[in-house]
Amino acid sequence: MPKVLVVDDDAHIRELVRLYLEDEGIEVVQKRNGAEALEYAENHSPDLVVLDIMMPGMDGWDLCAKLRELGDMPILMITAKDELADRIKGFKLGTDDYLVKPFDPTELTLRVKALLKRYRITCSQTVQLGDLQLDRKSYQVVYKDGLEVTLPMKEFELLYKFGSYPGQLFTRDHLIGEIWGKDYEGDERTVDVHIKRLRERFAEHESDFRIVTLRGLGYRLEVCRD
Amino acid sequence: MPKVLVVDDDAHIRELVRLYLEDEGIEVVQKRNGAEALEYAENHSPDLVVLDIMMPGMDGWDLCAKLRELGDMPILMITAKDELADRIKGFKLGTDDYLVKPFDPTELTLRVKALLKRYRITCSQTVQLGDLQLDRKSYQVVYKDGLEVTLPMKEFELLYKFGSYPGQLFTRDHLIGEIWGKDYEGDERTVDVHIKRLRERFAEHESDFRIVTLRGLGYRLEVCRD
DNA sequence: GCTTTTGTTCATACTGAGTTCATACAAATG
DNA sequence: CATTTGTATGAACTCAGTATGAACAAAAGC
Repeated sequence: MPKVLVVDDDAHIRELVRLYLEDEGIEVVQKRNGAEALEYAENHSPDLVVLDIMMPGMDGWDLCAKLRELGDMPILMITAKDELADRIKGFKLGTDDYLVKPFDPTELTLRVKALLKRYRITCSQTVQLGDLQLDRKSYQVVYKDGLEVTLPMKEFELLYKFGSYPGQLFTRDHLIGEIWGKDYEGDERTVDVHIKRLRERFAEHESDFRIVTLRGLGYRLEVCRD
Repeated sequence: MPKVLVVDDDAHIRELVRLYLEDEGIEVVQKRNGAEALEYAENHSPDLVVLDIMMPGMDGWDLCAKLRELGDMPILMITAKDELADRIKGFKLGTDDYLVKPFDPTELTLRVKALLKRYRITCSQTVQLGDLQLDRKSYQVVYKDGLEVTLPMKEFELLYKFGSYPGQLFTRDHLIGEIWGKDYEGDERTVDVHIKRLRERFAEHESDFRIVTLRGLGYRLEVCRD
């Protein structure tokens, strides 16, 4: 399920966008300003960002530039007026598409879907984890020396999750929700088994990270620095 | 060098586009109408098509639909007026982007470049796959020793797809959408059979690649390193 | 027409990822 | 230190997902 971050100071617009996108099975997260958006993007890596140029505080341009530093998620800009100069500036900053206010929500939906589709194909989602590289396109773990190992789905998803947010605590509940799906009706303890398998998988390789148990809370990935 | 097909009955516009795109190192081919454009596209597979909706004879909509049958090259439409209904219709037909007349050539250039980048255009219609070479025009596989084998369409398209993105995971759903067409209403499992046939076709030849199953996910082409 | 090639569906067997479970272990609590 | 609570682990089990052969359909050659 794709996750789209919508950044606008106008709650009405955010809601409008949410309504339409959720109809298409897209998860929508709303933020009011650049600072909040940036913080969210850092921790949750949305699949796409819809942002308004005119915002108090950090404006759309700054946010766009900062988001580009985080990764290459597609960005769709909403401009108040159809200024060509703005559009050119945006393209140079790495924006992928434009909409001019007032926009038709249907068109927004279509453009978002088109971008998401393209992004899936062209952008490799990869996470660096010490000497390892996790490639979501191939579900492979690539070692520093070039050795490639394909992990089972759940194991990969878990490691990818941990690797995306090193140091962050994940409750079993949260992991189940994100990886298994919110309507999973099995035993929460199955997470333990997969963690165990991940541990023994990388135990032999003297890896520079480990998954730590926080008793009563969950798990956390710890990167060992030398 | 990317190759862009520009379709418009107005020679001035074609020339304008040509001037700007060639400045960016893009090869431009001009056609005056839908019929000519279609014939060209069939034989030369441009990397991107810029087309005007308003044309005598076959209009932009028809051309767009027919181009889509040929392949999934990106299409940028030029509309005379900014009609939302048109844009929505276009998106449904598979258009990737829009420009409204009169447009700024600079913006056209930016959008064309963005689209090409998004599609990660590779201009050759052949794919090297270890010792094999896949020629999309003839649906032939050429072996290192010069032996040429013509594959059945589906098998070739599959192998070509895999060969174009080695290591990348493809879900059955995605393969069906790209090769069979988005409105295919058959059993998804038919992919399995074609994969199986591809496997047994190249099993005897000791090939340096293989199609790997990712349980619950799809398939992936793995190139064996020596 | 007929044969051959290509594509799809189906039934069956098979595999292994994912789950569950029982037990052993470790950490907190009083 | 005894008890409780939470976690680790090995192994068994289950079943969704896959491989495969063959039958069937449809198109392309002859």
